[in-house]
Amino acid sequence: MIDLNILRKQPELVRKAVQAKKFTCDVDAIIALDEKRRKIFTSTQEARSRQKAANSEMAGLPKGSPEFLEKIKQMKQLSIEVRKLQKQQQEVGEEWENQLLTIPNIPHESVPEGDDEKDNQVIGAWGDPEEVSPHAVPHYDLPLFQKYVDLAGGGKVTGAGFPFFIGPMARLVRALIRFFLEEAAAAGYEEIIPPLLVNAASATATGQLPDKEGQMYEIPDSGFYLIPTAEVPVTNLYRDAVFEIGDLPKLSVACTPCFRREAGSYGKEVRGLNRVHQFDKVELVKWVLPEGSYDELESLREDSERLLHKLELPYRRLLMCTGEIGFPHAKQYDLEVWSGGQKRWLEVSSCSNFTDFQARRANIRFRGPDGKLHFVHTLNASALALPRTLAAILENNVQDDGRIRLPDALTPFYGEEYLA
RNA sequence: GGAAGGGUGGCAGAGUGGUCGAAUGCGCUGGUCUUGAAAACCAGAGUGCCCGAAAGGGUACCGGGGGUUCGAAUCCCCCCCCUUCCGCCA
Repeated sequence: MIDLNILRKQPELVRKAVQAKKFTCDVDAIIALDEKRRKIFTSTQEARSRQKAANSEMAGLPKGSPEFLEKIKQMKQLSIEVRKLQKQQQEVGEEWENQLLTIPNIPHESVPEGDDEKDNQVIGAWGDPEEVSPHAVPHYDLPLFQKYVDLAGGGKVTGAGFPFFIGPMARLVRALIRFFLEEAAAAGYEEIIPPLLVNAASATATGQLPDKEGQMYEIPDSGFYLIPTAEVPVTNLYRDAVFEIGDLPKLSVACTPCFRREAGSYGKEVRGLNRVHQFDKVELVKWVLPEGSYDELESLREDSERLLHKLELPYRRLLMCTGEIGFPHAKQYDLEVWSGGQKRWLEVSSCSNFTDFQARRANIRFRGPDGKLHFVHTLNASALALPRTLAAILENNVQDDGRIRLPDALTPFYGEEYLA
């Protein structure tokens, strides 16, 4: 939710943000609606005030007395007027709220202007793509992959994009999850296992609704949505909560399956594990004081990058441009891992600061030193998405003899040096 | 899924149609007293929105939504949640 003060006093900032982010919403119409709403609220309040004053008078009159009956007669007209105004107030209020929900968050000044992915800036890299295995092939062409990841089986049981991981591959996924969770715990994140279905209020608070409705799977007749990321239930756990200053920053980690419709994808983009409809992801979520939120974003990103160091996966760091960052985002980094077999970069993490945008929608506040309530800032990062990380590990570690040697960091979790 | 009971301010807990934003107690904040603390006493204190430079004023909020009424925390309807019992179940 946009800060009303900004909308009212600096509408040009909002117009600019909408344009830069490639969203369509009529800011000026919303401002006009805001003024209309205030007028109606004021007249409703005024009428209610008169009604309440009369009620107090009537409380002092003997019931059934002529004055009392006369007063009732007088009050009937006012009562009708109050109802009419309240109805209007409700209608305009709902419309106002719906419209406000269509305004995206304002990008941070450090976010580059841009239309699409070509305008994202590569601002860092680690590792050397040239040094990955000379035997690397696309993961979907590896014999071990074909044997232990059953894409056709998923197609039969559910549909395309719902892979089975079998035997050593299932064990490797589990090893990765455990590795990610242990690393997060060591970095101070508290583990949470959340519900995988959320209601509309939760999806609205984090910004999936109404903007990205088509990207979530909906459960008919229940009003529930399958979560597209753990961010949704985890952030919403503290909906309507008030933190004490000492509780912040609060750090949580959750591993969940994520469900995404991803309509319109095709070709090599979706081959193998490149893009699937259900995948596991370990997600880091932070609730922080507003002042330090951009520093918190850097440390959050480092928490994700550390995993890639330990997995010995070359990656690059992207600063996403205004046209590419999401609806509720103020600033976003993507981490892309080098896929030695496909010779391309695969996004495995997205690290974002939502500033107070989600906190306003979700009403997540803290009591400041001034004793007043303020909105927290929320941030999150993938650490990490499993399928693409797995793909890169498989591709980049093919040995001379064709076997796949796992990174040392995984040995304690997988139990063996080589896959299978 | 069935039955019964319940959801009121930070907590506990009154309030069953009118001056109730709501008694009382605990907790909290400030003050008096005290060398200090405790106790006692006094005072204060919710959140959103609207008007206002501010002081302040107004309004809404008693789980959520609708209804009855001149007037609803209080009466009626629907929904949600909690507790207990029964059924079913990993």
